Amino acid sequence: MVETRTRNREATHAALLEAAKITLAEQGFQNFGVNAVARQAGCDKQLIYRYFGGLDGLLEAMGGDVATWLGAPPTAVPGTTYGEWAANLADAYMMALRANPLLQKLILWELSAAPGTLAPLTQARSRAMMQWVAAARGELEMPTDAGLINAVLVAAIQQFVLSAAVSGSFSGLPLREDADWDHLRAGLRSLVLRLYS
Amino acid sequence: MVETRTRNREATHAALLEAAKITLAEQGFQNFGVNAVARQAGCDKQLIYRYFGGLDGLLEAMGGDVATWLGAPPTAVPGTTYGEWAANLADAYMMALRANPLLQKLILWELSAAPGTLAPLTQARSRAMMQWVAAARGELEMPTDAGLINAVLVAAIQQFVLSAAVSGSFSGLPLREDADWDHLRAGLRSLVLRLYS
DNA sequence: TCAGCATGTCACTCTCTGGTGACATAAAGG
DNA sequence: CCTTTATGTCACCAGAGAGTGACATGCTGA
Repeated sequence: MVETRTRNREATHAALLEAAKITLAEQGFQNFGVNAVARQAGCDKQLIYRYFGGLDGLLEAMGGDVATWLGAPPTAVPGTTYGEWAANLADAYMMALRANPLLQKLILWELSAAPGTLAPLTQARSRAMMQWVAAARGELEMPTDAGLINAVLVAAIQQFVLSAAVSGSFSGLPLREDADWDHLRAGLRSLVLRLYS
Repeated sequence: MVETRTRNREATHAALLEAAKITLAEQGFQNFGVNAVARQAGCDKQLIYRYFGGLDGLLEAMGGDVATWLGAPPTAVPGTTYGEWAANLADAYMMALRANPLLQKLILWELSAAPGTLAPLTQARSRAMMQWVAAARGELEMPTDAGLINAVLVAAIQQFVLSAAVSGSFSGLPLREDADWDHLRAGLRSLVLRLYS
C-alpha cells in the first residue's frame, strides 16, 4: 500500500518534476536551477542530484512530458480545404502558445542556450510539435510549397507571442487586449487563406 | 593636442563601449555584465561605474549607437511596385540580421528580459528599425493590409535567423549552408510577391 | 524489537557577480 | 618644482549558485 507518507521517493520525484515546470514557467530559464527548483518543491536540492543525477537529468525527465504541454490539437472537419485547415491550425497554435507560459519559456530558452546544451528538450519538443500537427491533419494532402508557408506561419506566431509576452506589442501592432489578438487572428486567417487559394 | 596617452578618458570611454558590443555579440546577454565588459576592455570595472554610472548607463550609451548596426538599407529603384520593394527589403533584412550577431543577441535579450528593464535599448532599436525601413521606402504608398503582412514577414525572419543561429534549422527546414538560405530567400520572395499581387 | 537502508536535511566549500572604498600615479597648472 | 586633480588599479564585501560530504530519522524486514 503506497500512501502519502512523509518519506516517499515517488511522490518527491513527481514533486520535483512539477516544481521544475512551475519554476520554468514562472521564473523563466534565467532563474532556473537546482536551488530554485528545490525551493519550489520545498525539499533539498540534494534530492535532485540523487533522483535525477543533476539538472540535466531533470531536463531529460521533463522532455518525456513535453508532448502533453500543448493539449489536444483541434480535429479536422472532413470537408475542409487544406487552406482552411492550415488557418485553423495556425490559429489554434497561436492561442495555445499564448496561454502556455511554460512552452514560451522553453522556446526562449532553446533560442538563448548554447547550442547542444538543451538537445534532449529540443528534440522532445520538436517531436511533440510534429505529432500535434500530424494528429490535426487527417488525410489532407499538402500543396507543394506548404512547408515554407507553414514554417513562416509558425515562426511569425512564435515571435508574436514571445514579443507580446514581454512588450505587449510587435513591430508597432499592439498585442495586449483580447481585441488586439482577435484583430491579428482575423488578419492572419485571411492571409493564410489567400496564400493557399 | 590629444594624443594616445596612457591615461585618456575619451579613449577609455570608447573602449568600454566597444567592449560592451563585443561582449554582447560574442558571449550573449547571459554573460553580459560589468565584470565581463571590463575584462574585454582590459580595464577595471570601476571605470564603468565612473563613466557610465553602471550597466544601465552603458546600455543607454549603446542605444545611441544602435542605428548604425544594420548598415545602410537598400535604395528603392524608382520603377518598382510595393510588392517588389517589400520582397527586396525582407531579403535585405534577413541577410543583414543573419550577418549581425550583435543585433541577434539584442533581440533575444529583449525577449528574455523582464519587461521594462531594457526599455532604452528597445526603444532605440525600434526607432532605428523604423528609420531603416523609411529610408528604403521612397514615396511608395502602402496597400491597406501591408502592416500585418510586413509584421508577419519581420517576425518570421527574426525567428528564422535566431533559430538558425542556435540549431541550424527551423521547424524541419535546414538553415545551415548558404544554399539553404538561398532556397529560403527564393521561396520568401515569391511568397511576398504573391501576397502583394 | 531492532538493525539496516532509504529518504531527507544541513552545513560547508568554491566560484562568480555586482558593488564600493581606498590607494597609486600620470597629467596639468601655478 | 610642487600641488591638485583626473585617471586607473586593487582589495575587499555581501550574496547567490552549483556541488558534495556528513548527519538525522522514518520505514521495513528479519
